[in-house]
Amino acid sequence: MGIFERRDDIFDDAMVLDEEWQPQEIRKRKDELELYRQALQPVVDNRPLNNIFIYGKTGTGKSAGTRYMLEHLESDAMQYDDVELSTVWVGCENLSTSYQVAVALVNALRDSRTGLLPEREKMSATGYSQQAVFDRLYDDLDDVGGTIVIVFDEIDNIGQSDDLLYGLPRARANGYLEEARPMVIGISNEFNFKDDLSPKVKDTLCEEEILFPPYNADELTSILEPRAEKAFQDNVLEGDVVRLCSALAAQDSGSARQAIRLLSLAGKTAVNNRDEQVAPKHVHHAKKELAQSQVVEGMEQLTTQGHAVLVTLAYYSAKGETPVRTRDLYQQYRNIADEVASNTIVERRVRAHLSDMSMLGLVNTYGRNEGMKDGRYKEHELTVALETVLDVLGSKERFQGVVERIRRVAAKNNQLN
DNA sequence: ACTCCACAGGAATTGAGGGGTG
DNA sequence: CACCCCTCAATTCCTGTGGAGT
Repeated sequence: MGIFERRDDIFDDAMVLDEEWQPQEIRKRKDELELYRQALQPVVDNRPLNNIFIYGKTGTGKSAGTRYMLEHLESDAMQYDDVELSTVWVGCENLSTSYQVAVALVNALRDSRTGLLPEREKMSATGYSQQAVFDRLYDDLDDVGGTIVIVFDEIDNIGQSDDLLYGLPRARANGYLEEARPMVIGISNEFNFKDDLSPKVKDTLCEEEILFPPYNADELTSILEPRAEKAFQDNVLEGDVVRLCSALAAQDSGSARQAIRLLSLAGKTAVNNRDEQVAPKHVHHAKKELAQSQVVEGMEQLTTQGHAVLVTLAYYSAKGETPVRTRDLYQQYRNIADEVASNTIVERRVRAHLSDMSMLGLVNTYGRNEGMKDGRYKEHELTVALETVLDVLGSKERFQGVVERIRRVAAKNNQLN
């Protein structure tokens, strides 16, 4: 018997479950897309452009819908000689300021004109003054000329740093642009992002607003079904697997992305188990695994000091003294950080880390108040299994020692399972 | 109704670390 | 090389606050 053996594949075309895959048709978003079409109409009519603001939670079809509309817009606009149209897409997922977005936009414009790549020739993300970046951006836009539809995906990452959103729509009126007519489409996951913007930006960016609501279970099912059909061989999906994925995703987030991931991962799980059919148990397994991997990812992204705070909390958890008061946690943190990090941070900063981790869903925080006796304070505990935290942190060299000791403490107190 | 505990968390500032131009 | 730019964790300083005790 070899190590490898041929397996019958239950997948047919697994690509359709891939993150990258673009459906031909956007399902269940008829009304939203009609509004979108109306908002884009002025491009074809060569009339004054309105900026568009799209919002809705992740996986509600905002990006897919936008891609779809732009594709059609581009091909349909070709019919008219007097419509000169280009589109640029800027994903802002790792960009936290207007400055960075402007640089990314400059690079995206270059990419779209000269073809992809040369990392060397890209504008670097720091070093210039903001004005220098904007000047270059306006120059490049003018070089392209015509109507330029600029999409900022996940624009809410920039927070209140909205200089670009202020400047871009006004650039023409202010004489920075001669040839180009820019139009901005902002896509946001945050409903309240709008409120963070300064009022003058708000009413220019949000001339047209379209809301993409979460999908319900039925809608998810009808999105999933055609994909499931293509992705898997016939009769591989047991019973209501698709419905189950839809229901779980609808319950949680109403996100099509989540539903698709569930189905995809359930399929892979079945393959790994050498099962011939994808069953509900595979879906449930997939759900756990997805949740877990999100948590792990969140933990990985923390800084060293964040890890130090987390490991301190893990220590209390191992002792079974788990909702810990910030004050006590901080005392212990100082001992631990002294050992694993080159310095210790101030209490205020530890509170900030705890609050970040609470946002990430790694930590639960309860507010308590005992009046004149003990005042107002907070208590914290892990939301994640202690096991998981120790596994992730234990893989970092500098934490190995502490994690080992915490494991022993936990064993003594029976806190691991 | 008022007091007063013991923090929570906002705002402004700093400094190291990425990088730029000439 | 001298001098300037943006970013982000960390620090400093501070005002805000919910309810037990009076």
